[in-house]
Amino acid sequence: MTRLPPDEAASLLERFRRHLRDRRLPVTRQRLAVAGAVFAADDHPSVLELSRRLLAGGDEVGTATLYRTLQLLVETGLVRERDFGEGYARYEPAAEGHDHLICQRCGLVVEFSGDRVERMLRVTADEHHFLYRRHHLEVHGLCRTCRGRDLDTPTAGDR
Amino acid sequence: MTRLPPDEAASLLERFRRHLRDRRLPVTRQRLAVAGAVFAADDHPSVLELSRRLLAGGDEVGTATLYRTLQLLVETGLVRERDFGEGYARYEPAAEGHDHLICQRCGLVVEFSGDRVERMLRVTADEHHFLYRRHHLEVHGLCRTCRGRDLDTPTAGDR
DNA sequence: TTACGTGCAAAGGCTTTGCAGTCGG
DNA sequence: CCGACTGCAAAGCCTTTGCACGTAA
Repeated sequence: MTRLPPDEAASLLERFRRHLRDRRLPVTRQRLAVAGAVFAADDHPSVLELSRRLLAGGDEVGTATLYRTLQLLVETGLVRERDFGEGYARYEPAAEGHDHLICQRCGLVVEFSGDRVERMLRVTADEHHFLYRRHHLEVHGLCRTCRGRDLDTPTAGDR
Repeated sequence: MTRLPPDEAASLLERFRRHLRDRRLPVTRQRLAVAGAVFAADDHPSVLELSRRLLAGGDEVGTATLYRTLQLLVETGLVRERDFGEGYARYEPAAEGHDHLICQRCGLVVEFSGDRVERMLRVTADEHHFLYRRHHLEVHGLCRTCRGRDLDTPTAGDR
């Protein structure tokens, strides 16, 4: 996943502040820190990983607050929650439309643009008299390094 | 989701038996019961729900065994595990080839052939040096009857 | 000042694991 | 017979919740 350009990350942070102000919710150090950490990510950090990064950045945030803030961010639509079937959630800035290739063997996650897929799905939706809004897509397979090996060993990837 | 035709369910069960035999794994009452319960489903039952159905059908199966058997079935590729972000897993027969259009307002689910999407994804996977194995796709939008109405009411669709 | 946020610790809920007993092949 | 399976109960793990204290506005 590509890291958000600094200005875009800043803009998302600003939108978060506005959202809080509009609802008369306190703008706290923790909330800004959590939002900033997610917007700065170039991957899909888990809660634990976010906690580590915040700590490393000198912004310690309690676990409960971290969870509560992420929930808030997801509700505002600024952050997206992803589930790769690992038993815990991952988070990413809700910037763009991309989908994921997931290696069934080693768990590697690679992103690709969802544009082509989306164009096709708009047509498909229309054929079924649906108005396309959004889609969720995961492609499971074997990455470059794993595809060379024995192909029918049970995999851990699917969960 | 549509229930599997009886013959197809039977065929999946047979494939499961063969898989077990091939690996010299015991074919037990519990394993057949669990597999049968999943293949007979016309929805996406959770572990708890499967447990209930098995019990109702006179096939009590311990929780641990249920989890272990489902894992086995997923590894064989005969059953698919789904995560709707509810905090627990759901299961369905892996009778493939269908994706879903889901109405964000009324919940209507319409299946459509995943062939076109799959062809595209094979190419995409290849571009990223992945070997395509399978995909999971949901398209969220508004169905024919709902699309006429107010379009920006918050939806429950995402998690 | 006051409502809401925060952190800790405990509780929750789903899933996995250890182990003694059982059974399929 | 032996290796694998079962079931129970306990442990694990991620996430949520209760509560006393702190803080943005």
